[in-house]
Amino acid sequence: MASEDGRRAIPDAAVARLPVYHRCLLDLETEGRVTVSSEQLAEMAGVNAAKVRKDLSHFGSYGTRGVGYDVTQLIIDLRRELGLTHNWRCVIVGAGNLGSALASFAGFRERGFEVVGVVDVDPQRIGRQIGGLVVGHEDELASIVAERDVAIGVIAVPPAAAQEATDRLVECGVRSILNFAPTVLDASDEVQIRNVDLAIELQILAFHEGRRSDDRPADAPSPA
Amino acid sequence: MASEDGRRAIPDAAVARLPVYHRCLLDLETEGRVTVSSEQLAEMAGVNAAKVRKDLSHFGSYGTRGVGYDVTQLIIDLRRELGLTHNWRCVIVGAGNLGSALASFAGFRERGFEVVGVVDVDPQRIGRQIGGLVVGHEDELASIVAERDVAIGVIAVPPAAAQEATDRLVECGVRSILNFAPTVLDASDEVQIRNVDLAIELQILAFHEGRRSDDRPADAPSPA
DNA sequence: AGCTGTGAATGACTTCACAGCA
DNA sequence: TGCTGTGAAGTCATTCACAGCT
Repeated sequence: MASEDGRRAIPDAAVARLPVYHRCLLDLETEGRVTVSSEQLAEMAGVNAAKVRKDLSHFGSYGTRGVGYDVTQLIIDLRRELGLTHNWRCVIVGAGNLGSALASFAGFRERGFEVVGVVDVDPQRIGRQIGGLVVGHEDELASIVAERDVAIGVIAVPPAAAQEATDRLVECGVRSILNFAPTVLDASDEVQIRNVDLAIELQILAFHEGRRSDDRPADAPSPA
Repeated sequence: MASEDGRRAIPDAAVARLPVYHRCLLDLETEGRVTVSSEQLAEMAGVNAAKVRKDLSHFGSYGTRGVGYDVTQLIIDLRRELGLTHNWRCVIVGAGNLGSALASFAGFRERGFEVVGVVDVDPQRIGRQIGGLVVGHEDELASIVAERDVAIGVIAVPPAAAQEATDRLVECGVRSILNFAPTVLDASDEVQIRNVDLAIELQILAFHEGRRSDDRPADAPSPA
């Protein structure tokens, strides 16, 4: 996108892969591996070797020719590049099934993201304890964001409430939002929004699944 | 050039957007709208108008020049194209926080995906009721897939168990898998796998967030 | 006039292929 | 020798711009 000048620009497609490499490298480190070639890393990450090398070259990684990359050093570089040198604090808006699952999801904390607040509007949910946190009222959002230094907001409310949740987060100064509501959100260009629509992922699978059985007989599941 | 095989080929990038259009059209239909222009639909979907037109043209949609697309007809075409003319049955492997949330996630059923089974290996979880289903033992997978005509498997187990879960699903004949475990899965090319790594989504946000403050105070060390 | 459908132009990303270093 | 780093070539996707229908 319109990355301002200043630092080298890394293509979006490459950025999306860096976390995968990071994850693979952590596994390698656990196994005690000291170096890794682009080919080995590619195999683990499910991409090809040239892509790995180019992706890493975007931020001036230095492998050793004839040997490969130093696992520990590459982890350090990736951590710095991905901004994982400190924990990022997140707040979750919406304490339904999904919000609750996200709040207690161990995978976040392990990878440097700490959920420091969960809010909802439903009195039934406010006060309940989820993943070590007490669900707060949505009106507390501003104070939670300010006091706990929140950088990322996660939207896990029904679609009809998602835009309002976004507006509130933005008002509170949050500029990075992960949206799980199946709706397109409006916000200033300053605000980064990533959408994860779980049903869309299934629809994409269904699309391909449906295509391969053009020739298949009466095998398709019958209507519910 | 387009591969001149049996059916029309739709670019992957376009396929990923069709469900978004579908979702927007459902909203339009609810509002009682009869027609929609590519520009209006683009605005709702958060893309540009030329893209909408090209995407729809891939499967021979027919809008009316001077007027736009017939909302109801376009929904029908998209449903057919996306294979949403019947419900898809899904089984979830892993009944932890995430698996449980997915099993009771209303958004799936609304969009044509029915969760017909949830299994786990943990005796503590087996027998529990989640979203109207009783959690089964993982050994029941084969019978659930066969008897309930499951087409899609959802993996919501810890990374260390994900490959085994995949192998089991594939053995049972499942050829479309949605993987929430943060690990790259191995399977034959026949099997389609889509990965959703929630922590990666946050990492991508963090990357951009970290970039916009080059002049960050105490956090970013400046390496040579 | 208004808006779609689409070739052609542009841009982004991927892969190739090889020079050059350890 | 083995493997990285990278220009150049190739592939895929997006956007432009306009002919052509209603």
